[in-house]
Order: sequence, then structure tokens, then C-alpha cells
Amino acid sequence: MVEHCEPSLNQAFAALADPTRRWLVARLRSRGESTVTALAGPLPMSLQAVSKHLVVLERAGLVRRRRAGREHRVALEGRALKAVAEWVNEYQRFWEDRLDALAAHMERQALEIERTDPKEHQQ
Amino acid sequence: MVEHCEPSLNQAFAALADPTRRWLVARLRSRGESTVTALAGPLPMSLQAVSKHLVVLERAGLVRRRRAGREHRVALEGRALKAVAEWVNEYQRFWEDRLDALAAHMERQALEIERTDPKEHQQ
DNA sequence: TATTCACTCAACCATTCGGTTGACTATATC
DNA sequence: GATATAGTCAACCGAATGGTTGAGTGAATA
Repeated sequence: MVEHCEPSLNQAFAALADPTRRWLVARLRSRGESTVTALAGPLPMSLQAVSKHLVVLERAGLVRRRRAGREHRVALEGRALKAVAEWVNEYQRFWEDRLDALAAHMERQALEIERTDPKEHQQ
Repeated sequence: MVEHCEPSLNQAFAALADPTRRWLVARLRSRGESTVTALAGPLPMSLQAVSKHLVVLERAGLVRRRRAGREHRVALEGRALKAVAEWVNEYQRFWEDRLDALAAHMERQALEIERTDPKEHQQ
């Protein structure tokens, strides 16, 4: 849109926004490479739905697959995850330095005011 | 869905999947607290559209607003960003430890072999 | 060869998303 | 009080999402 529009980040964030897909990613992390049916097993949806989720993850670069006979082996792919982490980690200071503590303090103060003088702050 | 479905993460990732919203977040980081109209200024869309984007960011906990007279001051909120970073950083080893280096090495080696002895490795 | 197995493709459906325009509310200013 | 300013709310629209079912493809197996 206005420059900051790296399409890969769009796809990666969008892919990770779905809990089923995050579960798939987590599963691949904890148990390593897997097949589509094995991944679909515990999930309360059709195999086709899982397959579609994997396509989304693959297009986002979060996962890669290779055919092995009649089954597709799916594995985690680091690069897109790295890009996401790098983007997010740029904002580290917003939760770990004193600005955060200050904000927390101001919030507490605001709540205090609300509690003591509700008429001026209702809603 | 299967337990790993923290709704806040859903909303945060979904919010960050849109380039306009990432731009808003970046803007708030670089220039600090701002009003809705000021944020909307450079963006090629209506004020209402920007307002809706800010609602999404707010519901995701990425941003907070406070009224100041007739204008709404919007600022970055660290917590949701922190949650996202924490989730993503769990996957650090998938791009930074020796498995990655090994993969890169093998890839380089494969290319090298291809280049020096193409007949034995033609796809 | 016939059949099962692993998986994708295609069509469909309801819901959500990102944008628009128009009307409204509330604060500031003349 | 009249008017401009800052912003939301509501209705609408087209496109994308997340799921379904049914059919098709290609590899393993009997």
C-alpha cells in the first residue's frame, strides 16, 4: 500500500492467524516432518480442509512438502518464520522498557480516577 | 479448536496480516501517539476505513486510544505485541541453529555438484 | 489387474474482510 | 447559537476465508 507492504509478511501473518494452522505449525515443531493424513488425524475436520490449510502455510513459506511415493511429507520451513520474528522483534522496546511501565502506571491511575469519580468517565 | 486456540493471538496475527495496519503500527512506533485523522492523512483511503482498521488493532490489543476533547489519541500497546513475539520466538531454532546451517550447507553442496557434474544430477 | 490408500481438485456455501458512502454525535470555535 | 472539526455508526458491496462434499489422480498392495 504505502511501501511497508511485503507480501510475504501478509501471507505469513494471515496464515498464523488461524488456530488450526498454528496447531499444525506447533505439531510440526514438536514431532517433526509428517504426512497430511497424520496431521489431519487429531483435527475435527475433513482431510481436504487440512490439505487446504497446508497449502496456505506452504504459500506463506512456513512449511515445505516433498512427495515420497503416494504420501506428502510436510515439514517446518524457517525462513518465513524468521521474517515474522524480525518484524515483530523491532517492537521489543514497547513491552520491555520503561515506556511500558509508565503506560501501566498511567492506566492504573486512569482506573483509579474512574473508580473514584464514575460520572465523568462512564462507558 | 484443539486447545492451542488463544483468541488474542488469533486477533493479533490477523490484525498484523494487513499492510495498512502494519503501516499504522509502524507509524505509531516511529512517531508516537497520534490522532485518527493524522494517521489517515497519508493513507489512500477514507477516514472511516482507517477508523475501522484502528478498531481491529484495538480489539487485538495492539493499540489503545484515549479521548482528548474531540480527538482520539491512539498509541501503541505492548502486550499483544509481546504475546505474538513470544509465540514466534519459540520457533527460533528453526532458523538459527545448526540444523539451518546444515541445510544451507547441503543446498550449497548440491548446487556445486550440479554445476560441476550436471549429467549425474539432471532432475 | 483390481483395489485400496494418500492426496488434490472443483464446486458450493455461509461468514468475514476491506473498502465505500451517508448520516449521526460530540467538541471546539466564531 | 451557528458552524466547522474529529470521529463513529450503519448499510452496502465485491472478494476472500474456512469449511463441506464429490470426483479424480497416482502410488502401493492384494
